[in-house]
Amino acid sequence: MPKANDSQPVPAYAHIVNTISDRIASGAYEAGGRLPSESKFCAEFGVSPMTLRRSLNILIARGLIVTEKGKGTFVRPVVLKDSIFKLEDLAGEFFDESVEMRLLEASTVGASERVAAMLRVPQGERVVYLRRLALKHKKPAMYHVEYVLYDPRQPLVESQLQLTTLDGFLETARGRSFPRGTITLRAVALSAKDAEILGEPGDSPALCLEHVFEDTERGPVSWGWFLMRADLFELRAHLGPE
Amino acid sequence: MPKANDSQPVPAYAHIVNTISDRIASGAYEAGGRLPSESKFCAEFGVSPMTLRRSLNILIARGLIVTEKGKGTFVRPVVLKDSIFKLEDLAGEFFDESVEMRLLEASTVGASERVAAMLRVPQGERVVYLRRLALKHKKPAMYHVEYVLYDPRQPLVESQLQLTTLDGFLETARGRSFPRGTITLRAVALSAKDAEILGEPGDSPALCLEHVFEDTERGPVSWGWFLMRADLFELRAHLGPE
DNA sequence: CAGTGGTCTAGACCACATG
DNA sequence: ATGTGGTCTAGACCACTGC
Repeated sequence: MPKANDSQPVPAYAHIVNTISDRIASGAYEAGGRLPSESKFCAEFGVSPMTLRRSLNILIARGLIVTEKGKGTFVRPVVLKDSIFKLEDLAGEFFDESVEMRLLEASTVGASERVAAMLRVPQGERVVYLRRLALKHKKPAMYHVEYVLYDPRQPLVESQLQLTTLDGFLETARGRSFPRGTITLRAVALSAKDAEILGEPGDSPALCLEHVFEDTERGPVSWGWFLMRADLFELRAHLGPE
Repeated sequence: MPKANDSQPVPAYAHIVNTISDRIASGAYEAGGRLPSESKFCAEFGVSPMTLRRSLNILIARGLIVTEKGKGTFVRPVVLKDSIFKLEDLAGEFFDESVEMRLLEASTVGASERVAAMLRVPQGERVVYLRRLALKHKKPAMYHVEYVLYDPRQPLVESQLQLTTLDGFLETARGRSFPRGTITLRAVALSAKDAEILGEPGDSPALCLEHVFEDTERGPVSWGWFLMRADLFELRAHLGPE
């Protein structure tokens, strides 16, 4: 009855999120301070409790506010450990037209002790072995090594090779998708061999992104890592509103 | 009318999230496959559309499902670039009783060209200079350097020194909280000087966590970085349900 | 057209905190 | 007892898709 909903491209809950977020950013609501109660907000924005609550839940998820039952809602002070690094951001900055993907090797090898342990297969078992190099402006930037479970019934290698096209290099990392994975990020010094491939001096620092993908019941299906030149890759996080 | 709500510690929307999440994890809903419609779900779980929607929104935020207007809801295949690294996890693993914090230096210095640029003050301006060392099991593990805007009116140094107590080292990183910050994570090779402080050979790899905190109107207020031994620090992300 | 996702209401009820 | 956060309903309306 109140009024026809104006088919806004921006839904009410999103508008409220933006408004409150801006107020926190501008200092209108001070850090640690108390916000108006939910009923006050409902009155101000002219929405029902459900809609207002939805907005608050989003702000809570973003870490901008905290709520305490019976007491009120407060601006949550920003804290260093809140930092969140998204691999997507890194990939987004890196991948553009200047990037070329090169397949260095695609073969099957007998699993070494280490590989056998990671993929949970008997030592010496045949596994797919892949090595790729990403060049940016014609210069080596990222080196990728991967071991994949070998299944003679399926054209695994085939789906792997498609990834040379850069589409979905970091995007799917598998032709088929898997339900689980564990990713580890660390700093390393490049071995002489790896340094040569990347055109860097030996012992140069690099970011290492190790990945293990698992099937629902079979366990580990793929193990590999990306070596990224330290001067080209960094992860960035932003704290606070906006 | 339907029935008394059984004061469950687990709200209905959370239970639905868990249930659907488990089904995806177990493969009951296949990757990329279509889920039952919202009305079917409402019938199955005996909740209203709003509640069911809330659950779906959470699953969307977690990246487990995607929705397409007019078509349906689908299991979202897991993708490498979805990886999210939380500094909180790293801090949680590292900080325990075996960690000791040591203040190496707290003084004021004239801002170098670099420092002046980062804090946007005239070169030579007095700024607070802090150096700290975190030891784990009596061995150096993390080295922290920080420059802070010097405000004679406020006991900035005082609030800094409190951080030696480890409580809120990564936790608040500031005595007072600031609304904004930018954090950058990269791999570096330790300089001879830094390597000595950390008890490592020169050129050893390390994770560098650089941070800039900003006030609402003043701009940058603090600039610094953590150097973390590569053998002690790594960030881990998990893909998929659970 | 019917089915699907997506937003929203105007209440209701509960648990907790404060005086 | 009052005010706070927190969950939920039973509908409604809209936009989009596909037949």
